[in-house]
Amino acid sequence: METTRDKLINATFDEVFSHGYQGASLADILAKAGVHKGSMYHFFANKKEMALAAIEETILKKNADKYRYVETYTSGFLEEFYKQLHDTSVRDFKRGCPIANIVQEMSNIDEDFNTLMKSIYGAFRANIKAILDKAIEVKEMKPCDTTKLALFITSTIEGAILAAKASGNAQDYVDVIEELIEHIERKR
Amino acid sequence: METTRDKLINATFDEVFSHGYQGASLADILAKAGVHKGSMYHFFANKKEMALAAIEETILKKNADKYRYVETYTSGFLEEFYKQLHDTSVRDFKRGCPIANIVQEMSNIDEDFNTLMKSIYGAFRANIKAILDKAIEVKEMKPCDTTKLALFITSTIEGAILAAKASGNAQDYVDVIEELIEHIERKR
DNA sequence: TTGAGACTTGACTAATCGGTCAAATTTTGT
DNA sequence: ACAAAATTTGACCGATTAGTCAAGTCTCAA
Repeated sequence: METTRDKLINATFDEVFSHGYQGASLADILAKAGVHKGSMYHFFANKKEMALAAIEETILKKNADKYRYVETYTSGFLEEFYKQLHDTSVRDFKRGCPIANIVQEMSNIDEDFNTLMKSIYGAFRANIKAILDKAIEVKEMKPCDTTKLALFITSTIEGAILAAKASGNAQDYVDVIEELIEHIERKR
Repeated sequence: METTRDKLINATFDEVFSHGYQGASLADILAKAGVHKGSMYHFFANKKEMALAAIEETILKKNADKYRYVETYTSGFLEEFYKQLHDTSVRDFKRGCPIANIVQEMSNIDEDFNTLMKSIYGAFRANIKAILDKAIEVKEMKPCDTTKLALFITSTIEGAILAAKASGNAQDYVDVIEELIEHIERKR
């Protein structure tokens, strides 16, 4: 059952993803959630706290399963990772990447957003690094500076999503990913 | 002499760069510019037209000289490009990249912003492609798909700036650029 | 010198913003 | 059954938003 709080979290994330935090209207969120204002203030102290909760909880939930295979697999780490990268069905090139969007909009404006996004982006990098470390461990890849390579990969992915958003052409994302994989493959 | 219009353009760009378009307050822009509201509406139809003008004019002006060497040089194109990439003094890692910021915030919200940013981001890619084509022409590089490589480079640069903004660590940008140059070097 | 157009001033408007709160209702534990 | 707690309702608030406009000043050409 979707609780009132759930409705608010979902509507807030969607509204913030679409219009940014500053562009997100509380009235629109409430209308979308079908929740009254006073009810919302029962669950959250203010708009900002609700948005921070929506971002953190939604992204954590999304990533919970996404990288599970790193712990369960015993081989084929890179193949699975490449498959993930190529899967455009999980991407929304119109709105872009939720993480990147909020970093861009809020990191230099608000300390609480900055702290949260630093943690989320850091987790993204850590997840990629874990894949690379596993690949090296099972000799699918030569040892290298995985921290740096993970940084490079995350940067390029975010840039690829941005390029597709800017051009309105999903193929741009695919092209960048191809070149990125080529780059990783040279390290095997 | 800085005209009233200049003051408005500069203040608007700075305010939009700092707080985004939606977060930019007209009152703050006017205060920063030292211009009264009615005066502003003499030069611009509304906030949006002023912001679009500020973005286009400021970025065009910035890029006017930046890639001039591509037409004047006869060799050393890649070296000059690498030098540019390494120059962190032109970067503002707190606020990020103005182009990326506005693409992220506005491309999926407003058609006019979308059109403008598509053009600006496209010009960025074209500039990088021109460098690569020149490098190939004078045999500093093996022939390759420069459209695709330019897309990859611009994506990675934007991603690098974002990474530095997210972490608050300029070194992240440097690390990504190093790896990017390594990638380009393999194509020589 | 004078009139016309460019530019400036700042008070004003309507709409929307996030936020408050007391009262009503529903849910829960005993 | 009853009381206490959790939740919901929706009217209301002051502040801020972008935008309007009539009156005033300045510049410059005839």
